[in-house]
Amino acid sequence: MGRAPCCDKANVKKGPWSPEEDERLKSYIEKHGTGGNWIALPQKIGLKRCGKSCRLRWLNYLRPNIKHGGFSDEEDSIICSLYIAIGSRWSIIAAHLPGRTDNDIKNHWNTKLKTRLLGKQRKNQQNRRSCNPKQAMMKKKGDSQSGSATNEANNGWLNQPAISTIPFHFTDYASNDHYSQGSISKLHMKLSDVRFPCCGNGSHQAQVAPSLKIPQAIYDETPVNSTMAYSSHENIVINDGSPLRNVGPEFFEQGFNFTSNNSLMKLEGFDFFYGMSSLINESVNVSESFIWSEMNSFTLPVQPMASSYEGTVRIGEH
DNA sequence: AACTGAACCAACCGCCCCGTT
DNA sequence: CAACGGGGCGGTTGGTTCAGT
Repeated sequence: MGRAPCCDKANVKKGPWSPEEDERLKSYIEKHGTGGNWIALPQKIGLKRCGKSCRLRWLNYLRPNIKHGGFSDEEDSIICSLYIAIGSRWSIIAAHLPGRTDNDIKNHWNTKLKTRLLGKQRKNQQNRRSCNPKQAMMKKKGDSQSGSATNEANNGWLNQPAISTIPFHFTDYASNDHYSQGSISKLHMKLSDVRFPCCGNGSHQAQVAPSLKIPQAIYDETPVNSTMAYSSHENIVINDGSPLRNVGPEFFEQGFNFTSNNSLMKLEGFDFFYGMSSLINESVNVSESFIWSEMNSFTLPVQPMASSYEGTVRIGEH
């Protein structure tokens, strides 16, 4: 037995909002607020809309200071790194991007970033690399107000230098099991269906999900400013000697390995970076299997948010 | 000019969480 | 403690636009 619908579906209008509806909803909320009850709101203002629909319209479109389109390179990077860190928790990702809505970010990810990050249809990308009329069109329409005025044919995110810095935010949710391991598992499951262009028949394929796990240690309460180094495959320690939790030998048995370079870690097993790396390393060919040692450095400086954590994970560095 | 497919995005659907009763 | 209901969220759909043929 399903739950009762939140509104009388037969008597609510669906589809695009008219300017009149927008104005009515906007002016009411600006004067009176939502009243804490979206379900009752449409009746109060005489809109034949579902309360949830009103909420969505307000949050995604009418709310002040909403930005649409024109994702900057920095925003793209934040979205990508957060997606890698926490998966498709769009509302959390949106919280890191002022003026952006989860829906907007989700659409942006699904239509642009995912394709790019996961290397989908790399062939298409290569075709478009020299000339991308669609993107040029979108830019004309104001879709891209991004700072990357250089190389219009390429997307700015791809134009990052070989040593690419992506801001990586860890907030309190990252130390919460619900948000870390759980979401990563979810991400993991999703990615298990993804074929990456660089590992189709490469030796790394066996390491791709479902064995992929991200070490809980990364999400644990690593003291601010501490750096991480490994001591052996049995333990990972912070440089102050405190053992990190939940990273045992089984982690390494699943195809993961850490090697040390003073305070830097080479993190193998992050196969899902292959798509990204293939985009960063322009020389990688679709048919080639990917070799970490040939990959340019990829640096993820962990920036503390609020009272958060900081560390550095450098991938592919020797 | 007409058709087709891709890209984009607004909006809906339905599940889950959590506060209230 | 269980049931209920609203809010929040992620997934998905459907309409629109435009480029390519």
